[in-house]
Amino acid sequence: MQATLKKRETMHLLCAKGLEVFHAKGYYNTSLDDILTELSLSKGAFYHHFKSKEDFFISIVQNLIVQKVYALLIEPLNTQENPLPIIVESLEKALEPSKSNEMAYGFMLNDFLTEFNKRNSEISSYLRDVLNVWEVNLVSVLKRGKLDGHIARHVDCEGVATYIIASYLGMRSLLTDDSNRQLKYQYIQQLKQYFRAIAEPISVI
Amino acid sequence: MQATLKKRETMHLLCAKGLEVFHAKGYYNTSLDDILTELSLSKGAFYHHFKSKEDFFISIVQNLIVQKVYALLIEPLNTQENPLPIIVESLEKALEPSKSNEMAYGFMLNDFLTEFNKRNSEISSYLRDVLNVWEVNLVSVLKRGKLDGHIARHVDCEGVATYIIASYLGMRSLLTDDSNRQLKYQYIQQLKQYFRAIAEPISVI
DNA sequence: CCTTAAACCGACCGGCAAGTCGGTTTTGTT
DNA sequence: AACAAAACCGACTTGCCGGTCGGTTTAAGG
Repeated sequence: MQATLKKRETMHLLCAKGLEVFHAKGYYNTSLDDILTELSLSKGAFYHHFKSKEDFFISIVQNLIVQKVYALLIEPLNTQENPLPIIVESLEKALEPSKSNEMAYGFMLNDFLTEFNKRNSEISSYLRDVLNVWEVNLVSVLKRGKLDGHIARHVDCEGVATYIIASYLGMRSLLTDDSNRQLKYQYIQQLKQYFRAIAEPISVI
Repeated sequence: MQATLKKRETMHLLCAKGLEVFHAKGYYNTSLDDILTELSLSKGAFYHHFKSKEDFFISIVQNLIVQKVYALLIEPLNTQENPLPIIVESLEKALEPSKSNEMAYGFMLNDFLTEFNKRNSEISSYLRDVLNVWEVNLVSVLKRGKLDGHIARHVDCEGVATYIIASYLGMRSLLTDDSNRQLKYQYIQQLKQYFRAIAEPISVI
């Protein structure tokens, strides 16, 4: 049983460092050795645990990235309050740069999505799955908001969810790694503006 | 003088086909031979006209991509009407799939931007320049809209421009090549919704 | 200890793609 | 026609990187 623990430990080390480096430099621009030398591990160790670079990345998506999306973007939605401010808050937090000693991932779905879009349809579809989960959760929380009278009845919740996701992904491509406070501020302000248009009190045609 | 013409012609052939293939498969996933064999040209021809693959792509950005951004996203803004519907219309058109026999580029800034963001800062900055031009034009047309009474006075035009660009770039990552009518429709609808919030008549706090 | 299997090592292979370069063809000029 | 210069050819070099594989180390159980 200790053997299993060792295996898990090494695999987790590899995945964590892998995500870090892939995110920093891009998947195709990162060689396995880039990751392995940082961990003082060898090709042999790697291929003992993963059957290919692709398989490795899929592990990362399904373990680490899914987790992060849940933690940053989905679980915060689980309250009974007005959904709109909650969504704003979750996005604001997701755009935050590294907090204290934690990993500085921020969020990376858009980078990976674009990188794989025309290169590797299998990985692409795994990433899309993650987005879909987010979308489904957004839609359901918006619909609840409608029932609770926080959101106008005429609103198309699926459309709103799509628009939120699109603007968020787009922001991620505009932001370079040097956290640009100005851009973030503008984005959050306009998101609020947009939300005013779909909130209950305003019922223009 | 004919020599110059021949040179221009070949360079233009290369750039046009280059943009087509780079856009379809991604810059790093396209080898020069992919482009050259389609044109029945050789490495020699290529390196006679361009000093590197990178130099080649910068030419493409500065000639073709800039042109397209102007044609699709900037020139349509040059009217004296209410800017908001004009902007909607330009974005709608820019998301259109290939029209008749014309190149099916649609628009590709986001793909390239993300691809180069962490790989090649020089090309990145050229692409950002293009975005900036778009942004500047959006801002100025929005400000005019404010003066003309189409847009509420309290609106932050720079923020609106950023938000428009972000949501547009994000949409481009959500859309796969098979044109997804549903997504496009949702996007345009929500953009209109957002614009209602910044239009003059509605002056909530 | 001894055995055995999992974990790990690292030299090597094979394929790909950017860039080079000596040579050939095309084109324009006199 | 003769010549030069521009345009073009394509085999070759070079370096990178994913993946392989035979061998070595580590560690748990008997």
